[in-house]
Amino acid sequence: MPDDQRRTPKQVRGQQRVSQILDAAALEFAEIGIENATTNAIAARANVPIGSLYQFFPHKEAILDALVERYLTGLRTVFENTLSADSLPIEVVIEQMLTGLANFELSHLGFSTIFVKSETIHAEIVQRVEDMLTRRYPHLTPETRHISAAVGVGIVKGVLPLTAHLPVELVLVEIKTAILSYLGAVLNRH
Amino acid sequence: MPDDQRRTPKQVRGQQRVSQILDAAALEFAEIGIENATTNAIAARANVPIGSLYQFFPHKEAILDALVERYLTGLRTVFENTLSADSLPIEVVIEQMLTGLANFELSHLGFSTIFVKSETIHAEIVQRVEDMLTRRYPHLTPETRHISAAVGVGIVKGVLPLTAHLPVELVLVEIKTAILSYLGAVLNRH
Amino acid sequence: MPDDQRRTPKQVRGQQRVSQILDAAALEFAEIGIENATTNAIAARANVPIGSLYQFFPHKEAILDALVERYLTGLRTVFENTLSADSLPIEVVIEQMLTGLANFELSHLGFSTIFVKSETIHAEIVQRVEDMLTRRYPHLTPETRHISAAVGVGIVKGVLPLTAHLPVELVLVEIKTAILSYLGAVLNRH
Amino acid sequence: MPDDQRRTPKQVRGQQRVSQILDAAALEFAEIGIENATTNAIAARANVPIGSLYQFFPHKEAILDALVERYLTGLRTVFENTLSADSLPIEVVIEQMLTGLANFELSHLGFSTIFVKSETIHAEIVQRVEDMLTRRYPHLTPETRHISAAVGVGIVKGVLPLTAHLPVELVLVEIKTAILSYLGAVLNRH
DNA sequence: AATGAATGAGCGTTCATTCAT
DNA sequence: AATGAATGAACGCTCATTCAT
Repeated sequence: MPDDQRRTPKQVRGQQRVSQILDAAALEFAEIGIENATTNAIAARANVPIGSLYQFFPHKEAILDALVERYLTGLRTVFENTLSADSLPIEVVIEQMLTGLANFELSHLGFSTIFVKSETIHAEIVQRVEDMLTRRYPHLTPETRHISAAVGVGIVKGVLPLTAHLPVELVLVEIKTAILSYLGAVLNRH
Repeated sequence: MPDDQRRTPKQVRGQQRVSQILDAAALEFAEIGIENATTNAIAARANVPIGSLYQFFPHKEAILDALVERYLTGLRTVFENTLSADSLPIEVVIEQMLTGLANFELSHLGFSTIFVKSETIHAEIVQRVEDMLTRRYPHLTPETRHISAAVGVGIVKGVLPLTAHLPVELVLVEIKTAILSYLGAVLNRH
Repeated sequence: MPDDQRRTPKQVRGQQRVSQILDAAALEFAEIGIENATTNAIAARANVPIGSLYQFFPHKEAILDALVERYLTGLRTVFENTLSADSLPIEVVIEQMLTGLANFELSHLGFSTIFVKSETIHAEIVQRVEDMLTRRYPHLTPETRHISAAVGVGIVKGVLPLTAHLPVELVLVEIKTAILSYLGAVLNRH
Repeated sequence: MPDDQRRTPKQVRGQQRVSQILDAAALEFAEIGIENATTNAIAARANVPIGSLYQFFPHKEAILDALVERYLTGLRTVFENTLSADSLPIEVVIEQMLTGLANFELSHLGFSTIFVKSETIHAEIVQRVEDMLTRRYPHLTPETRHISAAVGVGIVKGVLPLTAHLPVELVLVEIKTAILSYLGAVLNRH
């Protein structure tokens, strides 16, 4: 359909460019660090003139923010597909969520670098996990649920980088073990 | 030997200056981040001319390396005083080591900022913990011991930053809970 | 002629757009300064696409030139209505011209900003005043008439900015006083 | 004296560089306008690396401020040598001050460009003239003295640029004529 | 003719590092 | 050995202008 080809509207072009820039930024951040990445290098990597980059992002930090936002959007789908399954055993839910995160990294190269540094992503995940705990363990105090969720997310953030030296599957098993045993200890304690 | 006496003060001066620079760098890194810290600001904070700083450190990264080295030296004492107590129950050892780390931060302000980012410190601690596990649980495979140690250190690194929002004592208790329950699960598994 | 009718609206559109751009530019220049004004901001303020702006004006400076030209056209009416009244006393003519200029600013917001900076406007006004002096004081040398006219215009340009801190009416009275007393001195001298 | 040559202290070097930069900036401002002048061009013109320029001036505006300050310092000498001579006739004082200003431009190329644009210089000169008027014409109201001083300075600022097309001496005579006749009219009025 | 997304040279500024003293 | 003024490559960002649609 020639119509389809011509249609390619400006908005789509714009979104494509934003996407290119974000992809390039994620890789650049992951490779040389967020602070060391330069807007010029990101633009070059994205094959986008620096002026165009600044048409979409007012400043460097906005690129990071947009990347976080993009990840958050994707992550929400992961959460909804996993954490909400209140009828499944907790081990299964945790496992599925971790698998979801692992797949997310595969389809969003560079994600884990930002995940480990973003307070926003951290807070969002903690909140989701807290909600899940609230539904499953209503007898726990809100404080306990909050800290348990925060510790769980902390474990993921701390252990995930081991994938740099160890097989992903192995690391995921250990994270699952760590989280479930920690949760068991918490439930035991209260 | 008058010669020796004359030279010694200079060496002492030099060591003092290195120490001042490292102290200043640690605080600067902790306050504004490693990437944002400038060598000029570190020198100024240390009350040392920038030229002198470059007599001791060939470039900025060398300051970070020296800081890591210094922390490593201090940490080894902590390890020796805690991890080597093979006759004490594992829970006590873990607790003492965590307490040792917490005290280390108090006497070495800025330590945790570098701890969380240094691969070298990470590797050293993993090794020490591995050794401890080897002595205590010789039936575990080397691989299991290695990954368990790495996960344990990962848990500390991931959960420790919660101290930004939660009381240190509380966070330490959770880290201890997480590590011990994880270790229990691992031992149970094998 | 249908053709003519069809074309006319376009020309009218074009003129309207030029006018909008010029209005917007005058305000922008006055508000943030000629150098700080951007063509994109002028176009946006004029509600005209930037591409259209560049159809009418080859570059930024051309906008300023056109603005000057427009002011010149308007000013000529002021001159004709005031400076040509050779039968009226000089004081009345000067007063009327200054009042004419003041009203011109009111109906052409931003005029004075350009007036003070434009060599072209300066030259035109000097010429008109010179002509007036030639008719009134033919015994003066052309050199004297030229410099007197130039000084008169200089006084207006130098004193007018005082309106930023003082009431317009007061400033106008002082300009009139200064010009008339200066002219008196010149006539006295020759 | 070799001693003298070696002495050349850092402070002197620094002052020399500041001076070079200021000289270069004044010429650059005069030639292409304050807004069009770039810090890199100023540094190049001053034969000073851009980094050095920024060691003395935190930002571009500071260069302008320093230039204004430097002019103000020089101008104060002019004022003290001229405006304070209360026993001399006003015409002589005005003439001497204008001559002083003219000489100042000759020894400070680029001065008039900044003079015409600096609110600070304007305010300082107005104040000095006001003080002079206060001593000479105590019966005038403060308001009258203020506006008369402001108009006088305005006349200088408006007429001085005529030197671009006319001989300096001629212009100075006209400024003097304009100011004195204006002052006469004011005194007559009150 | 009309549009506005696209472009990139060039700006102001920083800071790791050097080297004359 | 000690100093700190000097250096300039490189950064984040702007905006006059173009040109594909």
